[in-house]
Amino acid sequence: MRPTDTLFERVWSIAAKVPRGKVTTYGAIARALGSPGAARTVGWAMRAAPVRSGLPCHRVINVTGELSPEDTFGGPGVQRSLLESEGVTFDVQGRVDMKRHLWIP
DNA sequence: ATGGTGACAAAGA
DNA sequence: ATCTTTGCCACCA
Repeated sequence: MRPTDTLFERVWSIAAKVPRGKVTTYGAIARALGSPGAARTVGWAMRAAPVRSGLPCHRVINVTGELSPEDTFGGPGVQRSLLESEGVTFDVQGRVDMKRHLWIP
């Protein structure tokens, strides 16, 4: 495959494949890329992900089911609303139900 | 080339 | 069960 210049591009490529109503974790993506220890880098890629690319970065969360900082998407509870809109369920603690919506590339 | 940084992950108390 | 600390990797200046 076309060796992407940076791991970022690869991350975005996978993030774009996450089906609607599902979520994935940074570690899962990092593993799919062949760098299981690059979970942090994946998160960084999401942060640097251009919104105009239409990347569903709100579907990418950490393995604990916790969402990214509220102000990351422009407002508190925005990411959660987006996921709920897609049919993602949350538990009482406000975490995503991984058992139900965890999707791995 | 080196240093600093970060939307993580796992282990220990 | 929760909170804190450590380790890892890749990008930017």
